[in-house]
Amino acid sequence: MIVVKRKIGVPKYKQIIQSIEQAILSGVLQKGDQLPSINSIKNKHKLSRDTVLMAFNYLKTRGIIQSVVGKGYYVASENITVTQKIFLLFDELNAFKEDLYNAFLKHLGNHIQVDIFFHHFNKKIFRKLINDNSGDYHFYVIMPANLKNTHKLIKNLPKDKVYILDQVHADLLDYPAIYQNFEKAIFNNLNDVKTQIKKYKKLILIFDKEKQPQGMHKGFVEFCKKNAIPFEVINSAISKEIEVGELFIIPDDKNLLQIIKNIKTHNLVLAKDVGIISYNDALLKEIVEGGITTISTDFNLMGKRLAEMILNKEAIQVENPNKLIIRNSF
Amino acid sequence: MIVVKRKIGVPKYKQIIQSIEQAILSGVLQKGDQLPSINSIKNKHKLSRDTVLMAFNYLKTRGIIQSVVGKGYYVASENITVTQKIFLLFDELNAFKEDLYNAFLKHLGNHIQVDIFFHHFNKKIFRKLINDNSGDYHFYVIMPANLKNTHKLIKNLPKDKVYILDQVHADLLDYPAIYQNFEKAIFNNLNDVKTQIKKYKKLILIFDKEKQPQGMHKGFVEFCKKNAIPFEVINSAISKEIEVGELFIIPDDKNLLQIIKNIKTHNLVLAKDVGIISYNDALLKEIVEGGITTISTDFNLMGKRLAEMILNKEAIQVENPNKLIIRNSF
DNA sequence: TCTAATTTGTGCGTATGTATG
DNA sequence: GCATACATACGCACAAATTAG
Repeated sequence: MIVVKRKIGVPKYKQIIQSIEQAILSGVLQKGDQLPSINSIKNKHKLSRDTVLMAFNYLKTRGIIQSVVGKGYYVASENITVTQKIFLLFDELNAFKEDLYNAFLKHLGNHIQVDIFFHHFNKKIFRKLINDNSGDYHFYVIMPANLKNTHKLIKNLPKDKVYILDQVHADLLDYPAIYQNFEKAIFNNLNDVKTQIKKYKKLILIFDKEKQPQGMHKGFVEFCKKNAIPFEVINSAISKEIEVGELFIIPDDKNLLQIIKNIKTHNLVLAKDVGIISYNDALLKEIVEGGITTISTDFNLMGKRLAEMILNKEAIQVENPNKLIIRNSF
Repeated sequence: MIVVKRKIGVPKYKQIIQSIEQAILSGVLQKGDQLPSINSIKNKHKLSRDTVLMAFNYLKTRGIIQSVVGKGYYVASENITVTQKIFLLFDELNAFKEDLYNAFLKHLGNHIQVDIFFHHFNKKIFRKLINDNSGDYHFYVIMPANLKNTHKLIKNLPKDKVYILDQVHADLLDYPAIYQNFEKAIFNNLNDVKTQIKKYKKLILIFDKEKQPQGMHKGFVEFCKKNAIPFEVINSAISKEIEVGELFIIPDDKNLLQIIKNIKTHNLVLAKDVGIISYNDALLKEIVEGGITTISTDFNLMGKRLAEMILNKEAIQVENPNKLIIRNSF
């Protein structure tokens, strides 16, 4: 089945790969079939064990075969058109991942397969997903979100194949990454409109420390202190009694809805009595209440740049820009 | 009772463990029952004595079975938490999958792992995902969306482990399912408010036949014809010139945004000059333009019922209710 | 329970040819 | 001509899992 010739130009390990691909295409090998063992191939064709292993590892990362220690290698997929596989670990499924994911897929091209996973801010799940899928992918794109000390969980992955997404903690500075600078984003964007902000008596950040990034909190406090503006940080909108003169910074859309409904029931006027700046732009924010002012990164661009970084093997840390989309909510 | 196959990747001793766990889960084996002797299993399945012993020792250390010297092995506990894996195949990633997915996860409990895949309305990807993951999961939840003739692609999956989600085509009537009846939903919900609808001159459905379900189109046409209301079906809002007296049915939120912006630039008044009924409720629709009237299924309920069906092994087809959420947009 | 055989997984060292600057 | 990096190929040793007798 496997043919390895003393052929100039074609490396032996590639000949093994081609032989196996051919066998799958022709139906000689089908899904579930066991491949000859590494040792048997090495002996039969007088090759080094490493040469055979190189071929098998390549087919494994493409998802065409899989291995079981103590048993052998098995055909896992008959689709040999997928040339690369990417492991994509998100925190949770939510609306603005859509743009990011779609842009990422679009710019990767169709011969690359992306498998999505979610860690739900749970370190055990994070660890399990990394361990279970280690070695099975060409690239690992990881969104650590708020999880700290993830370095020791991913340090066994090949370093040049790992990309960090959205948040880069101190222990992850060695990895290529595309991230948001939340601290800078909130500080600078608020700073750009500080004259308008100063007409409010108090700034309130609605901050869930389980889900929102630390930098957001830091940048907010920094801005308020530097400009001597009274501020408060609360963790939910639910029990909040709104008062005239408050400006809300709202990262989460459920809280945004809550606050807007509160404003209406108290017969307050948005952008006059109370202000709102929201986080992460979404389709309908453009028209909600005449337009919600939003600080947001460009998730489309983020997906596109991530794809480019992987395709061009750029091992750099890139900051994805945040901008303030000024509408009428403050 | 015990099944040992030439199965890819699964060691024989683990197959024995799985067989016994399954027998206990299904009630074939109950507490106090005696297991077949090691020798009888070894003879029947032509295994080494140690292979069987390894499986029994594993179950013994977990406290599921206990041994009595000179007599045999007995079931000691029916409390086994098998970590089950579910294959969840969606069409694409979008906002309202969030509720569905989160409710599904929540009601399944912690010991069940759900892996998400997307077929992007592409039959080749659909086929590949099914083939590659066949045999690797305890349950398969499949959202065929608009893809036709998917039966022949999934017929090799074990029938009692497949659940159909959201749309059930004619060839899938044998499978347990939780689905929306789009035809009925649109017809009945429009019918309930037909007196209000009749103040409009014309109904327009913005319908992308690649993504939206056929039944939606059918129910819409049916309603218009039955009530002798002029209607039109267009595939996008982009080149639409809005006229006074039109009522739009809009399944896609990008088109919704487009239409609302158009209404504003033409200085028309929503719910007076032009009406809107949208599809699939989302967080901010409650407050957009004073509230967008929406026909929507309850995705939370859908996820919850799906989890229940799987946990309770209910092999039924359930219609997930649609309702009209009347707000102020028509 | 012990021993043995087979298989994959991993790390280290070495050698050769080729491309690059 | 020389230094360097990289891909390819070989050999050896040991660990861990699987299975058999």
